[in-house]
Amino acid sequence: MSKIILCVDMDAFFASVEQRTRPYLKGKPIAVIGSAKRTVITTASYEARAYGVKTGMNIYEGKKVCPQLILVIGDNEKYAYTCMELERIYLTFTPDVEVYSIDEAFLDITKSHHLFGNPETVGIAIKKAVKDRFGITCTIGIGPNKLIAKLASDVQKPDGLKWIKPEDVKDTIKDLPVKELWGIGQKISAILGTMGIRTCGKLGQTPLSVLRNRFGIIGMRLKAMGLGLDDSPVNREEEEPKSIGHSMTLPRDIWEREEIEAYLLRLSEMVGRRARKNGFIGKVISLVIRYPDFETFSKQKTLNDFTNDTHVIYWNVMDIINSIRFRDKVRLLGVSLSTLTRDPLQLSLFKESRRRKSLLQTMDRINDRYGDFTLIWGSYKIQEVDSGVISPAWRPSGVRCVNFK
DNA sequence: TCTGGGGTCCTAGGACCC
DNA sequence: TCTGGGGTCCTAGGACCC
Repeated sequence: MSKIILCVDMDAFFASVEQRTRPYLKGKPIAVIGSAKRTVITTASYEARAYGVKTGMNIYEGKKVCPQLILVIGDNEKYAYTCMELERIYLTFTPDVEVYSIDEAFLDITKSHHLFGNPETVGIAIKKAVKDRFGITCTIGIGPNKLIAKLASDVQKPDGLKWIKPEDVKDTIKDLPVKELWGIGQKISAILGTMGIRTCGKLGQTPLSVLRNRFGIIGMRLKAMGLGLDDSPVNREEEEPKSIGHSMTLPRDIWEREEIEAYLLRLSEMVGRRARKNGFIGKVISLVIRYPDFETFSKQKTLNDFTNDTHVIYWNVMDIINSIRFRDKVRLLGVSLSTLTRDPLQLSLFKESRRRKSLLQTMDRINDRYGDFTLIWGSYKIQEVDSGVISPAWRPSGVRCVNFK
Protein backbone atom coordinates (compact mmCIF):
# COMPACT_ATOMS: atom_id res chain seq x y z
CA MET A 1 0.00 0.00 0.00
CA SER A 2 1.19 3.41 -0.90
CA LYS A 3 1.90 5.92 1.82
CA ILE A 4 0.21 9.29 2.13
CA ILE A 5 2.55 12.10 3.05
CA LEU A 6 1.72 15.75 3.62
CA CYS A 7 4.20 18.60 3.26
CA VAL A 8 3.06 21.68 5.15
CA ASP A 9 4.99 24.76 4.11
CA MET A 10 4.25 28.16 5.60
CA ASP A 11 3.88 30.95 3.07
CA ALA A 12 6.58 33.60 3.55
CA PHE A 13 6.64 32.49 7.19
CA PHE A 14 8.67 35.19 8.95
CA ALA A 15 7.09 37.95 6.91
CA SER A 16 3.56 36.61 7.46
CA VAL A 17 4.08 36.40 11.21
CA GLU A 18 5.31 40.01 11.24
CA GLN A 19 2.37 41.20 9.18
CA ARG A 20 0.02 39.39 11.49
CA THR A 21 1.51 40.67 14.73
CA ARG A 22 2.09 44.20 13.44
CA PRO A 23 -1.11 44.98 11.53
CA TYR A 24 0.26 48.18 9.97
CA LEU A 25 2.51 45.96 7.86
CA LYS A 26 -0.40 44.06 6.39
CA GLY A 27 -0.67 44.26 2.61
CA LYS A 28 2.70 46.03 2.38
CA PRO A 29 5.93 44.93 0.75
CA ILE A 30 8.14 43.95 3.67
CA ALA A 31 11.37 42.07 4.07
CA VAL A 32 12.56 40.34 7.23
CA ILE A 33 16.26 40.80 7.87
CA GLY A 34 18.79 40.12 10.63
CA SER A 35 19.94 42.88 12.94
CA ALA A 36 23.61 42.64 12.01
CA LYS A 37 25.31 45.30 9.92
CA ARG A 38 25.87 43.16 6.89
CA THR A 39 22.62 41.34 6.63
CA VAL A 40 20.49 39.80 3.97
CA ILE A 41 16.79 39.36 3.26
CA THR A 42 15.61 36.18 4.94
CA THR A 43 11.98 36.35 3.84
CA ALA A 44 10.06 38.76 1.63
CA SER A 45 6.29 39.15 1.83
CA TYR A 46 4.36 38.26 -1.30
CA GLU A 47 3.71 41.97 -1.88
CA ALA A 48 7.48 42.46 -1.98
CA ARG A 49 8.06 39.40 -4.13
CA ALA A 50 5.80 40.96 -6.75
CA TYR A 51 8.52 43.58 -7.20
CA GLY A 52 11.23 40.97 -7.48
CA VAL A 53 12.49 41.05 -3.90
CA LYS A 54 14.07 37.69 -3.16
CA THR A 55 15.59 35.78 -0.27
CA GLY A 56 19.34 36.30 -0.13
CA MET A 57 19.31 39.83 -1.54
CA ASN A 58 21.09 42.46 0.46
CA ILE A 59 19.25 45.56 1.61
CA TYR A 60 20.42 47.71 -1.30
CA GLU A 61 19.35 45.22 -3.91
CA GLY A 62 15.97 44.91 -2.22
CA LYS A 63 15.48 48.66 -2.09
CA LYS A 64 16.57 48.99 -5.68
CA VAL A 65 13.86 46.74 -7.07
CA CYS A 66 11.30 47.98 -4.53
CA PRO A 67 12.02 51.48 -3.13
CA GLN A 68 9.03 51.37 -0.74
CA LEU A 69 10.25 48.09 0.77
CA ILE A 70 9.81 48.05 4.55
CA LEU A 71 12.64 46.34 6.40
CA VAL A 72 11.74 44.48 9.57
CA ILE A 73 14.27 42.97 11.93
CA GLY A 74 13.30 39.39 12.65
CA ASP A 75 12.21 38.10 16.03
CA ASN A 76 13.36 34.52 16.63
CA GLU A 77 11.22 33.92 19.67
CA LYS A 78 8.04 34.76 17.84
CA TYR A 79 8.82 32.31 15.03
CA ALA A 80 10.01 29.56 17.35
CA TYR A 81 6.87 29.88 19.44
CA THR A 82 4.64 29.81 16.37
CA CYS A 83 6.50 26.78 15.05
CA MET A 84 5.95 24.88 18.30
CA GLU A 85 2.28 25.70 18.31
CA LEU A 86 1.99 24.63 14.69
CA GLU A 87 3.46 21.28 15.61
CA ARG A 88 0.73 20.86 18.21
CA ILE A 89 -1.85 21.42 15.51
CA TYR A 90 -0.22 18.80 13.27
CA LEU A 91 -0.13 16.30 16.13
CA THR A 92 -3.91 16.40 16.40
CA PHE A 93 -3.99 14.76 12.95
CA THR A 94 -1.19 12.20 13.24
CA PRO A 95 1.61 11.27 15.63
CA ASP A 96 3.99 10.96 12.67
CA VAL A 97 5.20 14.53 12.35
CA GLU A 98 8.65 15.62 11.24
CA VAL A 99 9.39 19.28 11.89
CA TYR A 100 11.81 19.68 9.01
CA SER A 101 12.63 23.33 9.53
CA ILE A 102 11.09 26.26 11.30
CA ASP A 103 8.53 26.75 8.53
CA GLU A 104 8.14 23.30 7.06
CA ALA A 105 6.88 19.93 8.27
CA PHE A 106 6.12 16.48 6.91
CA LEU A 107 3.17 14.45 8.18
CA ASP A 108 2.60 10.79 7.51
CA ILE A 109 -1.18 10.39 7.49
CA THR A 110 -1.26 6.93 5.93
CA LYS A 111 -2.89 5.38 8.95
CA SER A 112 -4.81 8.34 10.33
CA HIS A 113 -6.44 10.17 7.42
CA HIS A 114 -9.57 7.99 7.42
CA LEU A 115 -10.42 9.41 10.85
CA PHE A 116 -10.97 12.76 9.21
CA GLY A 117 -12.17 11.82 5.77
CA ASN A 118 -9.70 11.66 2.90
CA PRO A 119 -6.21 13.18 2.64
CA GLU A 120 -7.60 16.32 1.08
CA THR A 121 -9.98 16.95 3.97
CA VAL A 122 -7.02 16.61 6.33
CA GLY A 123 -5.17 19.23 4.30
CA ILE A 124 -8.14 21.57 4.34
CA ALA A 125 -8.59 21.09 8.08
CA ILE A 126 -4.93 21.86 8.80
CA LYS A 127 -5.02 24.97 6.65
CA LYS A 128 -8.10 26.16 8.49
CA ALA A 129 -6.64 25.41 11.92
CA VAL A 130 -3.46 27.33 11.06
CA LYS A 131 -5.40 30.27 9.69
CA ASP A 132 -7.79 30.38 12.65
CA ARG A 133 -5.00 30.19 15.19
CA PHE A 134 -2.39 32.45 13.61
CA GLY A 135 -4.03 34.27 10.72
CA ILE A 136 -1.35 33.05 8.35
CA THR A 137 -1.56 30.79 5.34
CA CYS A 138 0.31 27.71 4.35
CA THR A 139 0.53 25.52 1.30
CA ILE A 140 0.01 21.80 1.61
CA GLY A 141 1.28 19.23 -0.81
CA ILE A 142 0.10 15.64 -0.63
CA GLY A 143 1.85 12.73 -2.29
CA PRO A 144 2.98 9.13 -1.92
CA ASN A 145 6.37 10.23 -0.54
CA LYS A 146 8.21 13.28 0.76
CA LEU A 147 9.71 14.17 -2.62
CA ILE A 148 6.32 14.37 -4.32
CA ALA A 149 4.57 16.01 -1.35
CA LYS A 150 7.24 18.69 -1.31
CA LEU A 151 6.95 19.18 -5.04
CA ALA A 152 3.17 19.46 -4.78
CA SER A 153 3.49 22.22 -2.18
CA ASP A 154 6.15 24.05 -4.20
CA VAL A 155 4.05 24.25 -7.35
CA GLN A 156 0.88 25.35 -5.58
CA LYS A 157 2.24 28.23 -3.52
CA PRO A 158 0.92 30.36 -1.87
CA ASP A 159 -2.19 29.36 0.11
CA GLY A 160 -2.58 26.22 -1.95
CA LEU A 161 -3.47 22.58 -1.60
CA LYS A 162 -2.44 19.94 -4.09
CA TRP A 163 -2.72 16.20 -4.03
CA ILE A 164 -0.61 14.25 -6.46
CA LYS A 165 -1.97 10.73 -6.41
CA PRO A 166 0.37 7.82 -7.11
CA GLU A 167 -1.21 7.18 -10.50
CA ASP A 168 -0.70 10.84 -11.48
CA VAL A 169 2.96 11.15 -10.48
CA LYS A 170 4.39 10.16 -13.83
CA ASP A 171 2.29 12.58 -15.89
CA THR A 172 2.70 15.42 -13.40
CA ILE A 173 6.48 15.39 -13.41
CA LYS A 174 7.04 14.35 -17.03
CA ASP A 175 7.73 17.86 -18.37
CA LEU A 176 8.90 19.40 -15.12
CA PRO A 177 12.43 20.89 -15.19
CA VAL A 178 14.79 18.77 -13.09
CA LYS A 179 15.75 21.84 -11.08
CA GLU A 180 12.30 21.80 -9.47
CA LEU A 181 13.09 18.58 -7.64
CA TRP A 182 14.13 18.71 -4.02
CA GLY A 183 17.83 17.84 -4.09
CA ILE A 184 18.71 19.04 -7.56
CA GLY A 185 20.32 22.45 -7.42
CA GLN A 186 22.15 24.80 -9.72
CA LYS A 187 25.20 22.65 -10.39
CA ILE A 188 23.58 19.30 -10.89
CA SER A 189 20.86 20.70 -13.13
CA ALA A 190 23.53 22.43 -15.23
CA ILE A 191 25.45 19.20 -15.63
CA LEU A 192 22.27 17.30 -16.45
CA GLY A 193 21.54 20.03 -19.00
CA THR A 194 24.81 19.40 -20.79
CA MET A 195 23.83 15.73 -20.93
CA GLY A 196 20.58 16.71 -22.62
CA ILE A 197 18.52 15.89 -19.53
CA ARG A 198 16.23 18.80 -18.76
CA THR A 199 12.99 17.25 -17.58
CA CYS A 200 12.14 14.79 -14.85
CA GLY A 201 10.67 12.50 -17.48
CA LYS A 202 13.98 12.40 -19.31
CA LEU A 203 15.84 11.89 -16.05
CA GLY A 204 13.68 8.89 -15.22
CA GLN A 205 14.37 7.35 -18.64
CA THR A 206 18.12 7.85 -18.45
CA PRO A 207 19.87 4.52 -17.83
CA LEU A 208 21.15 4.13 -14.30
CA SER A 209 24.63 3.31 -15.58
CA VAL A 210 24.87 6.70 -17.31
CA LEU A 211 23.92 8.58 -14.17
CA ARG A 212 26.17 6.47 -12.00
CA ASN A 213 29.14 7.08 -14.22
CA ARG A 214 28.66 10.81 -14.08
CA PHE A 215 27.45 11.30 -10.50
CA GLY A 216 28.55 8.27 -8.55
CA ILE A 217 26.32 7.34 -5.67
CA ILE A 218 24.13 10.41 -6.25
CA GLY A 219 23.26 8.90 -9.64
CA MET A 220 21.08 6.25 -8.01
CA ARG A 221 19.16 8.87 -6.14
CA LEU A 222 18.77 10.97 -9.30
CA LYS A 223 17.33 8.05 -11.23
CA ALA A 224 14.79 7.39 -8.48
CA MET A 225 13.89 11.07 -8.32
CA GLY A 226 13.27 11.14 -12.05
CA LEU A 227 10.76 8.35 -11.51
CA GLY A 228 9.17 10.22 -8.61
CA LEU A 229 10.38 7.65 -6.11
CA ASP A 230 11.64 8.37 -2.62
CA ASP A 231 11.67 5.98 0.32
CA SER A 232 12.93 8.34 3.02
CA PRO A 233 10.80 8.07 6.16
CA VAL A 234 9.01 10.81 8.07
CA ASN A 235 11.18 11.03 11.17
CA ARG A 236 9.27 11.60 14.37
CA GLU A 237 12.40 11.76 16.44
CA GLU A 238 14.98 14.42 15.92
CA GLU A 239 18.17 12.86 14.63
CA GLU A 240 21.35 13.03 16.65
CA PRO A 241 23.36 16.06 15.58
CA LYS A 242 26.67 15.66 13.78
CA SER A 243 28.00 19.13 14.42
CA ILE A 244 27.33 22.33 16.30
CA GLY A 245 28.70 25.55 14.90
CA HIS A 246 28.41 29.30 14.76
CA SER A 247 29.76 31.82 12.34
CA MET A 248 29.43 35.52 11.82
CA THR A 249 30.10 38.08 9.19
CA LEU A 250 31.91 40.83 11.04
CA PRO A 251 30.56 44.39 11.05
CA ARG A 252 33.61 45.33 8.97
CA ASP A 253 36.56 43.50 7.47
CA ILE A 254 39.37 43.36 9.99
CA TRP A 255 42.93 42.17 10.30
CA GLU A 256 43.60 43.23 13.88
CA ARG A 257 44.67 40.16 15.77
CA GLU A 258 43.10 41.12 19.09
CA GLU A 259 39.72 41.71 17.57
CA ILE A 260 39.83 38.46 15.67
CA GLU A 261 40.68 36.61 18.85
CA ALA A 262 37.87 38.28 20.75
CA TYR A 263 35.35 37.21 18.13
CA LEU A 264 36.73 33.69 18.16
CA LEU A 265 36.37 33.49 21.93
CA ARG A 266 32.81 34.57 21.63
CA LEU A 267 32.08 32.03 18.89
CA SER A 268 33.81 29.32 20.93
CA GLU A 269 31.61 30.19 23.88
CA MET A 270 28.45 30.04 21.77
CA VAL A 271 29.45 26.62 20.44
CA GLY A 272 30.55 25.27 23.82
CA ARG A 273 27.48 26.50 25.56
CA ARG A 274 25.08 25.03 23.05
CA ALA A 275 26.93 21.71 23.25
CA ARG A 276 26.79 21.72 27.05
CA LYS A 277 23.18 22.74 27.14
CA ASN A 278 22.25 19.80 24.94
CA GLY A 279 24.68 17.34 26.53
CA PHE A 280 27.13 16.81 23.68
CA ILE A 281 30.88 16.61 23.51
CA GLY A 282 32.91 16.68 20.31
CA LYS A 283 36.30 15.68 19.04
CA VAL A 284 36.90 17.82 15.95
CA ILE A 285 37.20 21.57 15.99
CA SER A 286 37.04 23.64 12.82
CA LEU A 287 37.74 27.22 12.02
CA VAL A 288 36.16 28.90 9.00
CA ILE A 289 37.51 32.06 7.46
CA ARG A 290 36.16 34.19 4.66
CA TYR A 291 38.14 36.91 2.99
CA PRO A 292 36.59 40.10 1.61
CA ASP A 293 36.63 38.61 -1.90
CA PHE A 294 34.46 35.81 -0.53
CA GLU A 295 37.07 33.12 -0.81
CA THR A 296 36.18 30.84 2.07
CA PHE A 297 38.19 28.04 3.58
CA SER A 298 38.25 25.91 6.66
CA LYS A 299 40.84 24.18 8.72
CA GLN A 300 40.12 21.53 11.29
CA LYS A 301 41.84 19.71 14.07
CA THR A 302 41.07 16.38 15.67
CA LEU A 303 41.57 16.27 19.41
CA ASN A 304 42.67 13.34 21.50
CA ASP A 305 39.71 13.76 23.84
CA PHE A 306 36.12 14.86 23.51
CA THR A 307 35.22 18.25 24.90
CA ASN A 308 32.60 20.94 25.19
CA ASP A 309 34.73 23.27 27.26
CA THR A 310 34.75 26.78 25.85
CA HIS A 311 38.41 27.31 26.62
CA VAL A 312 39.55 24.03 25.15
CA ILE A 313 37.64 24.90 22.00
CA TYR A 314 39.13 28.36 21.97
CA TRP A 315 42.73 27.23 22.55
CA ASN A 316 42.48 24.81 19.68
CA VAL A 317 40.97 27.45 17.44
CA MET A 318 43.96 29.60 18.38
CA ASP A 319 46.25 26.73 17.45
CA ILE A 320 44.64 26.48 14.06
CA ILE A 321 44.70 30.19 13.41
CA ASN A 322 48.37 30.36 14.32
CA SER A 323 49.09 27.95 11.50
CA ILE A 324 47.51 30.23 8.89
CA ARG A 325 49.15 33.03 6.99
CA PHE A 326 46.49 35.61 6.25
CA ARG A 327 46.54 37.02 2.78
CA ASP A 328 43.91 39.66 3.45
CA LYS A 329 41.53 41.07 6.03
CA VAL A 330 38.86 38.79 7.41
CA ARG A 331 35.18 39.11 6.57
CA LEU A 332 33.70 36.10 8.36
CA LEU A 333 34.77 33.84 11.18
CA GLY A 334 33.25 30.51 12.14
CA VAL A 335 33.87 27.88 14.80
CA SER A 336 32.34 24.44 14.91
CA LEU A 337 32.50 21.26 16.94
CA SER A 338 31.87 17.94 15.21
CA THR A 339 32.14 14.18 15.59
CA LEU A 340 29.76 14.60 18.46
CA THR A 341 28.75 12.09 21.05
CA ARG A 342 26.58 12.21 24.13
CA ASP A 343 28.32 13.54 27.21
CA PRO A 344 28.34 10.60 29.64
CA LEU A 345 27.89 13.23 32.37
CA GLN A 346 30.23 11.42 34.67
CA LEU A 347 32.31 13.58 36.88
CA SER A 348 35.93 13.42 36.08
CA LEU A 349 38.31 11.89 38.59
CA PHE A 350 40.55 14.85 38.25
CA LYS A 351 39.78 17.62 40.65
CA GLU A 352 40.87 20.37 38.36
CA SER A 353 38.62 19.15 35.62
CA ARG A 354 35.70 18.76 37.98
CA ARG A 355 36.14 22.28 39.24
CA ARG A 356 36.17 23.64 35.72
CA LYS A 357 33.02 21.73 34.86
CA SER A 358 31.10 23.13 37.78
CA LEU A 359 32.37 26.62 37.01
CA LEU A 360 31.07 26.31 33.47
CA GLN A 361 27.73 25.06 34.72
CA THR A 362 27.41 27.97 37.07
CA MET A 363 28.20 30.44 34.34
CA ASP A 364 25.72 28.81 32.01
CA ARG A 365 23.03 29.04 34.65
CA ILE A 366 23.68 32.72 35.20
CA ASN A 367 23.64 33.39 31.48
CA ASP A 368 20.44 31.43 31.07
CA ARG A 369 18.89 33.53 33.74
CA TYR A 370 20.11 36.98 32.87
CA GLY A 371 20.71 36.72 29.16
CA ASP A 372 23.69 36.03 27.03
CA PHE A 373 27.14 37.36 27.74
CA THR A 374 26.12 38.77 31.10
CA LEU A 375 28.97 36.93 32.70
CA ILE A 376 32.12 37.04 30.69
CA TRP A 377 35.77 36.34 31.05
CA GLY A 378 38.26 39.10 31.56
CA SER A 379 39.66 38.70 28.09
CA TYR A 380 36.29 39.24 26.49
CA LYS A 381 36.56 42.40 24.48
CA ILE A 382 33.55 42.66 22.24
CA GLN A 383 31.35 45.53 23.31
CA GLU A 384 28.32 45.36 21.13
CA VAL A 385 26.39 42.18 21.72
CA ASP A 386 24.55 41.19 18.63
CA SER A 387 22.92 37.79 18.63
CA GLY A 388 20.20 39.01 16.29
CA VAL A 389 20.70 36.40 13.66
CA ILE A 390 17.79 34.51 12.23
CA SER A 391 17.92 31.37 10.20
CA PRO A 392 15.11 29.37 8.64
CA ALA A 393 17.05 26.18 9.32
CA TRP A 394 16.41 26.44 13.02
CA ARG A 395 14.11 24.29 15.06
CA PRO A 396 12.03 25.60 17.94
CA SER A 397 13.66 23.23 20.42
CA GLY A 398 16.49 20.73 20.80
CA VAL A 399 20.04 21.18 19.54
CA ARG A 400 18.95 23.05 16.48
CA CYS A 401 17.34 25.69 18.62
CA VAL A 402 19.81 28.53 18.49
CA ASN A 403 17.74 30.85 20.59
CA PHE A 404 19.83 31.56 23.65
CA LYS A 405 16.87 32.19 25.88
C1' DT B 1 29.32 51.48 2.00
C1' DC B 2 26.99 44.30 -2.40
C1' DT B 3 26.51 39.26 -1.14
C1' DG B 4 23.47 35.57 6.45
C1' DG B 5 23.73 31.54 9.21
C1' DG B 6 22.41 26.89 10.46
C1' DG B 7 23.17 22.30 8.91
C1' DT B 8 24.00 17.21 6.14
C1' DC B 9 26.19 14.28 2.94
C1' DC B 10 29.72 13.04 -0.46
C1' DT B 11 34.45 12.98 -2.54
C1' DA B 12 39.21 12.42 -2.99
C1' DG B 13 43.92 12.32 -1.59
C1' DG B 14 47.24 11.14 1.88
C1' DA B 15 48.80 8.88 6.23
C1' DC B 16 49.12 4.79 8.43
C1' DC B 17 48.51 -0.06 9.51
C1' DC B 18 48.44 -5.06 8.67
C1' DT C 1 66.35 -4.07 -8.22
C1' DC C 2 59.46 -3.79 -10.22
C1' DT C 3 55.84 -0.53 -7.73
C1' DG C 4 50.11 -5.68 -3.60
C1' DG C 5 46.05 -4.38 -1.54
C1' DG C 6 42.68 -3.73 1.76
C1' DG C 7 40.91 -0.93 5.57
C1' DT C 8 40.39 3.25 8.52
C1' DC C 9 41.16 7.86 9.84
C1' DC C 10 42.02 12.58 8.76
C1' DT C 11 41.47 16.71 6.00
C1' DA C 12 39.55 20.24 2.74
C1' DG C 13 36.17 21.40 -0.25
C1' DG C 14 31.81 21.38 -2.62
C1' DA C 15 26.73 20.54 -3.46
C1' DC C 16 22.52 20.92 -1.44
C1' DC C 17 18.85 22.30 1.85
C1' DC C 18 15.91 25.86 4.80
